[in-house]
Amino acid sequence: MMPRTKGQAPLTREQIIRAAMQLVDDEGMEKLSMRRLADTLGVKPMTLYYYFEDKSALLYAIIDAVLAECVVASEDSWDNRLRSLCRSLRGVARRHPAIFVAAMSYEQTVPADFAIAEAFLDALSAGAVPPDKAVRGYHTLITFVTGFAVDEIAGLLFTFDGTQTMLDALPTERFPQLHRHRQYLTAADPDQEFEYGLNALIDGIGAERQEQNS
Amino acid sequence: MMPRTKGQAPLTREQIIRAAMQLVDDEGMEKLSMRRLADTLGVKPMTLYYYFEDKSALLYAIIDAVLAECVVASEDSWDNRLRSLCRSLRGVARRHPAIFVAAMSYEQTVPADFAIAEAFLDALSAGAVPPDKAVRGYHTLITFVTGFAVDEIAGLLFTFDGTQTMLDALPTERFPQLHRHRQYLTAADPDQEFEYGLNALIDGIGAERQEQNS
DNA sequence: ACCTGAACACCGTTCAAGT
DNA sequence: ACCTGAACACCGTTCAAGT
Repeated sequence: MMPRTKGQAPLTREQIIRAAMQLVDDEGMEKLSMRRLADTLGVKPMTLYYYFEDKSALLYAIIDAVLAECVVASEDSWDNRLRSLCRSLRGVARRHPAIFVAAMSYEQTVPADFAIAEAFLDALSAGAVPPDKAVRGYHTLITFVTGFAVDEIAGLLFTFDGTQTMLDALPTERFPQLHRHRQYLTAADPDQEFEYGLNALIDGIGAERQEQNS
Repeated sequence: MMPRTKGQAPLTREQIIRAAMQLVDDEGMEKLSMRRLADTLGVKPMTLYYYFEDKSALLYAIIDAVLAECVVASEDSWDNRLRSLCRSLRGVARRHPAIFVAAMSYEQTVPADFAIAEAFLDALSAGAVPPDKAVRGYHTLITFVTGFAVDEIAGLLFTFDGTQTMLDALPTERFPQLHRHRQYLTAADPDQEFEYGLNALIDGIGAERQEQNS
């Protein structure tokens, strides 16, 4: 927007990434263009190419930055660490839904993906879960969290505003079950369901871990 | 590609949707443009606007068509119907990964989303699962399937080709757990894990349903 | 080291028009 | 009813250049 004044400190990759995150959070992924982004930074489009190879390199950096917001606690019991890790990841998805789904569709694995997997395995190891079961536990939990987050974003849990009117508008003959279940669908509290599911899965993992300390 | 010859039958929405699905499956979502799509149909770009309001209306139709590939069996036991429904949905995601993730990031709910939810609730009702537990069962299963499918596509399960070399390339000091678990990570069979998780969840639902027939 | 202008090959879409 | 050309406001990116 504002043109940069003369003796200003040079741009940094971090500034660009932050501005891009802001832009996508506010206006959606399809509004992210090199030209618009440059404009919000008070710079000409080509300047961005000094910091990033191309648009996909910028996207890579944005995705990594967002996933890196997932906080990895390490000062708690193994099961509480898993809980906070999962809640933190869901929080990331809620704060940056557009970037989160982009991360899920992104072909490459970003460094933060490894950091998250490492944190899961670390907590599971701290709980003396043997390696094969730890891998399965990681799969179970990451599937649950990303599925829940994605379904929330996509509206598949029918917990968004306006679900009631949307369900009421459906033809009863074609969707008798949705009609019959509509009060339970709209009554569902996503936070509560998340905690419920999370605890059930962690209990399951706890039940099958070896009880002896490693 | 080929220009349309004179007395040809007019285009249909279905033809356009099929061509668009093909294009996205082959070349990815970012290669879908009205101009390229028109070209593959031997028609000028503006012709498409006779059939679809704009690009997002076309995308809506593509997403609905893909999700509608999810087959809804109705001639089996309630639990087998749930199994086949979940497998079918995962199959859709594997056949059309780019469109599937687009569906998960699409703001609107498409008709096929309702059809799938209806099918889940119908099978659960057939199993005499009471309405509140049926809604929770639907949430649990849809979360599992979409999470699993998305994680497979995003590579978060580390079951894709080249995982071994990718893990070996990671610095051991920063990722000791990934290093320690690498053989179990790469040995995991996604089909088997999907079936395992699916059965566990359906067993759980079966255990809490009321045994009496409604 | 950091930033830019001009140019090229794209893109979605409006509007008025052709058959 | 079905399809189009011309035009407009965009877009990513290359390349050569400015300080």
